[in-house]
Amino acid sequence: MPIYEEIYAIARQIPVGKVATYGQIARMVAGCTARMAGYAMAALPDKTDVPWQRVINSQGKISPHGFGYGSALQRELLIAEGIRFDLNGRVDFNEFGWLDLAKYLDKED
DNA sequence: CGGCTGACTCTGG
DNA sequence: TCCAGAGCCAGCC
Repeated sequence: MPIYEEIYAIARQIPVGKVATYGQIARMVAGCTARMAGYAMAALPDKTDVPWQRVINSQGKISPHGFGYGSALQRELLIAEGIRFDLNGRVDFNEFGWLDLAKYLDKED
């Protein structure tokens, strides 16, 4: 199975109302890098069963892929799923992150 | 087989 | 916090 297929498989596991980063997906797929994850998403066809909109960058923001339509659409889709953006256009991983990114930084719980 | 492309991430200032 | 530069690898001519 090609690397990108594995990336899509991971992306399909992201539940509604949650988001994951390219880096997180890359860490789940052996031999995958953050770029590959992004490139794999970029290679997705117009019609796909992969929730690509739930995949964003490590900054919790949507990458400016395309002329802007893609990112705008992605934001709309995420908001429709219940995900909220702050005034800086960023998502709070502590609340909408698929995996608890905070546990990697500091496990205080 | 060689070269170009791409929705990223990290580090330093 | 924002900007610039380097590293990386699969896919498609």
